[in-house]
Amino acid sequence: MSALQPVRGTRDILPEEMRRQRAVIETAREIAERYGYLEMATPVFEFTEVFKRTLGDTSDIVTKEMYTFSMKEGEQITLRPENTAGVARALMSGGLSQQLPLKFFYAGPMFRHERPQKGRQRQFHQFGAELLGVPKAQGDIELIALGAHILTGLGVYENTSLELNTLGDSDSRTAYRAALVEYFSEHRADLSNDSQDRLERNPLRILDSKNEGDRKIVAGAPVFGDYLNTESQDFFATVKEGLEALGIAYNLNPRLVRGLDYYCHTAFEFTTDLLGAQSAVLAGGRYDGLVETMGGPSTPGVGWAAGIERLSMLMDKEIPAPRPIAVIPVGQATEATALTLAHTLRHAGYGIELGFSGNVGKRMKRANKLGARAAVLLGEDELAKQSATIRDLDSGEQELVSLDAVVEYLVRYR
RNA sequence: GUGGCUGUAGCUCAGUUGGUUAGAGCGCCGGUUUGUGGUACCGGAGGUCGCGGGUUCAAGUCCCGUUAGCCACCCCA
Repeated sequence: MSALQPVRGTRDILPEEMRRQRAVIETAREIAERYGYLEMATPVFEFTEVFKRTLGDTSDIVTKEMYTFSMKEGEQITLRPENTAGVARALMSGGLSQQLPLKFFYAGPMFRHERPQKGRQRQFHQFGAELLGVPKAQGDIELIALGAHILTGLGVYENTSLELNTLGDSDSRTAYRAALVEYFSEHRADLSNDSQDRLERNPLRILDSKNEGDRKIVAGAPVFGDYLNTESQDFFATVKEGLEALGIAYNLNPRLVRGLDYYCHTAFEFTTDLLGAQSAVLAGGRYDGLVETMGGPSTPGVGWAAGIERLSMLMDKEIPAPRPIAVIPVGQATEATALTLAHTLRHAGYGIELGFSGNVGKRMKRANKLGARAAVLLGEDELAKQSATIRDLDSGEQELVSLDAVVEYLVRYR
């Protein structure tokens, strides 16, 4: 371990990658606002209890992935591993439940102490959307449509597929879970160690096991469809019809389950096969029980979160840096004029690069390396005529322009 | 947390059966061109061979540990 290297699972986001991530966020932000969602932010850390109660004491995230700290006062706080719990907490803290329905979106860093691999870091960033106070399937449809729209806006929709499932309401889920536990308990000895563990903690997860032996047993397991009550079936049917009406294709995937306890009804995941094992890029579902679990008023909710790094990796295009205009003084005598000219141009809205040192050749080189669109050369000859030489760095053509006219002349390079 | 692969200049990599001053391309800096960039030519800087032990007359090359990355499991965005 060296103090000079970043902590495992973290990395610096340098300008090139930053531009991509910013493009992801800004595209998502713009589209979310079209759907009436408003941006908000919750703190990066919360009382540990917030996550423990909502994610469930047995989830992997709570049992082994949280960054938890003890404060001097004896309080336990945790860096957020996801943002839905924080939004739900904010709903109660701020008395916002008087204003339902509410549509929020957020973007920011999340922290999970997992083993890093491609598309998975310990500090990563999510963009998410939450719809609170809407119990109807129309909410689920809108949210999935929003997710699909953002993926389209990023140009990655074609590289993803939408996996869809229902977890039913709590009655259906309880009945199904009981049936699963009974079935798997009979085959307990033949299950993998992981799945024996799942049997205790989250039996639905066994359905999603990649272990071959497990899969054979899963093949004979009870099917959720048989345990869905009429209400749950109708709800799911409405979601599917809505997606079809919007032309959003989906694959029914009965093995798609959620690791987080508060999900019910719709569960969905936009996945890709371009990121190795970390295939989910935007995933979520309905969580009608969440707010109540936290001790708030019964409040239905639907939401999803997307991995910003994963989306950035999927977008293969380079985002070019903005092209500045270089202001270059030629000789000591013109530096003062260059400084004020740069100042004026910046206030007029131009991106100006004013070198700090070097002769004309060096400054031109630097301007070129930065991708400058044009260079404004200020020498004593020009100064005598109250003018500047403006060189187009793409064509190589240059022209003498009066200092009063520079702001207007440069409009062509906007 | 488990298993496998990898770690040589800023980047991508080459380094024969362990053997004298560790190489290339790109990038960087300088020069040809001290009022004009991109191309070309010339020159230069830059390496505790991830880190720590060990074996050996001798280790970038072999062994052990450790750390980081990657891949899979797990989990998930």
